[in-house]
Amino acid sequence: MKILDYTFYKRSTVLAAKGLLGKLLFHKTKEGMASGIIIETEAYLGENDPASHAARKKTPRNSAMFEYPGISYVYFIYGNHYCFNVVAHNGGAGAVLIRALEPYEGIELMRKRRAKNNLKELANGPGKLTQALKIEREHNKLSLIESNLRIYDLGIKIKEEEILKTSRIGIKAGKELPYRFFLKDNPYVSKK
DNA sequence: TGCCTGATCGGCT
DNA sequence: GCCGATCAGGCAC
Repeated sequence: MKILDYTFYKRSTVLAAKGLLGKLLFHKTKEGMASGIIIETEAYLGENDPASHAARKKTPRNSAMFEYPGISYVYFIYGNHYCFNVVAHNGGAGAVLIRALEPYEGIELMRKRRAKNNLKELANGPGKLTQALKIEREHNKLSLIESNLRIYDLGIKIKEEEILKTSRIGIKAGKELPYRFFLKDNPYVSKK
């Protein structure tokens, strides 16, 4: 089991979004560790993607998307929730939104944080998985290679035909772009 | 300085 | 299926 290195993130955002399926998102805190297998992602590109925070100018909020690949981009949304993204691009800007996890380790801790018992309800949505893994504002712009927030390669091989693609969820502009990717028949996807 | 809106969730009908 | 919670960033004035 090895940590993904910079070369994984320094390539097209769409390829990284597909490549992250089957990888393990891991977070260690004082409470303990928790992790889950990434089973649903969305790609958000730079200036030519109207749905992306990076479609406009660099600001304090979206600045992570313009920085070097392999760091986190965490933002607060709807007054209630955090969303976790992985910065991945080949120059310019871009990030991959992690939309759902299959719980792997630290399941009791996730149950406690989520106040839910059902395994399927622990991390089957972008706001849910940040709550389950305790990813918050302070975890913005962390190195996913050198911090306690990491992504591992478990050696799971995903075949092209196991990846389904649709338009992205919850956006207004850019609905025609097929940048949402998830694993076929996986019971932990956020929406059908 | 003020207003508007969002890459969501969960509870209620 | 619909709607309210809740707040900070971004932009208009």
